[in-house]
Amino acid sequence: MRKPIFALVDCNNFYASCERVFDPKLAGRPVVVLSNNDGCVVARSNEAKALGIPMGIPFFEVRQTIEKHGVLALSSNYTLYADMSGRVMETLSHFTPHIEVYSIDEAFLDLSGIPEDPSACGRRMRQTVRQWTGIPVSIGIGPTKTLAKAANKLAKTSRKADGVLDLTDSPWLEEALRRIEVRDVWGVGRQICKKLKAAGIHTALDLRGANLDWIKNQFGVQGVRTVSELRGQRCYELEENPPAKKGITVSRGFGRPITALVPLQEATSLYAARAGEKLRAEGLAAGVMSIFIMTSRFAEKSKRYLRHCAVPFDTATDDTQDLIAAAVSAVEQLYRAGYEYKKSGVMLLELVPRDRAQRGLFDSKDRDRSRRLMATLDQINRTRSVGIQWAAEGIEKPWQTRFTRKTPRYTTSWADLPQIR
DNA sequence: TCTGGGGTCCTAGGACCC
DNA sequence: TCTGGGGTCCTAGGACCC
Repeated sequence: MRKPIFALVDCNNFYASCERVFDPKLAGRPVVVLSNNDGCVVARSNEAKALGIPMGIPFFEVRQTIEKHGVLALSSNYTLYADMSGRVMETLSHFTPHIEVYSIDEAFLDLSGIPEDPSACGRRMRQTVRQWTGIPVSIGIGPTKTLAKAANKLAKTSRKADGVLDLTDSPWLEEALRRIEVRDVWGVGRQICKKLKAAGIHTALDLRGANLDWIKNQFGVQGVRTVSELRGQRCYELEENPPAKKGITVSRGFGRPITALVPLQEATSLYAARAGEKLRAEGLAAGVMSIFIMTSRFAEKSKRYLRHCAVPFDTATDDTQDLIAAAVSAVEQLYRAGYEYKKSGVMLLELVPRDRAQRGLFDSKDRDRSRRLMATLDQINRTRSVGIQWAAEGIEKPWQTRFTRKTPRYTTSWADLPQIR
């Protein structure tokens, strides 16, 4: 098999660029796009970046800067971004069928089957995407995905690269890696970065030269893969046919805290319907639905509250009515004490292919898993209902298994929890 | 007191990505 | 006052089976 040549095509400031396509007056002006409820900055034009507005910052923290410099702050429009993403991906597929859509604004391509020089091909892609969709992209090329990512990083910032950089067999590879901070390497996050820096590893080049045994010892196989990929040894392939999803979540924060049941039910109904759409689009059916309601993550401890409830389906379903009915009744069970709820959501779990579910083949393994999940939850509810003192982690555990990121570390003691009849 | 070994599955926690 | 949303993978250790 031919060695792949990976290209990473990444849309520049994607959401901000989408907005500009439809409102050319925004060109040259600093623009930021805000998250749900205009809570945080989730995209910035180059002009906004130059003003020092960080990614992900709460809007109220940069309001002054925004007003002072006349930054345009726009609410997000995900329907628009999804549509634009589709157009960009479609354009790229004219160059090669070997494409992995990696996120809403990124795709990996394998250029090895294209006779043209990869760099020249990259320039043509860049120009074509710009022409056909109005979206500016940067392209990094390399023998591994990690190196393509690294090349992309420099393609964005280097004037000389002008949006396209090929590091395959490049005499500049070392110099390029020297210029990339270790925290910008694909696979290096906050925690790993901290440890690397403590060990004197500051750049991608340092990381490439790190002792592999030490890396394995400190960071496990993922670390070894990252370093190997920096050395040009391929650990990740192009995934043209991504595996089926393992869970689907739809959740939103409310603009302001709510205390009534009806709006909670209205919101979760909508999420259930939306989750159903996603489910059908993936050709899946759900064996279990989990619903949660919670207070603000930032509330003081005594005012925090989080509960969730899992509902098993006899037969895995993708039917909107089933999903909504389950969500509405579950929320009612969860809604007990007069807390100020800030967020709710619906998760679909134990996903199986729709055709199998329709034939009633929700097999023993699926059933076993669902039963176990339910048993865990039952136990918690039993414990609560008889008023036995239970550890704070009791309620957290089933939650944490499903929400590993940004897990609310609620330390509510049992005494703080509302009574259950 | 001595008290196998290997395989699989699952959970909980910790990291990462966009 | 205001603080996004949605994913994946890896590992250690325990339960359980033969």
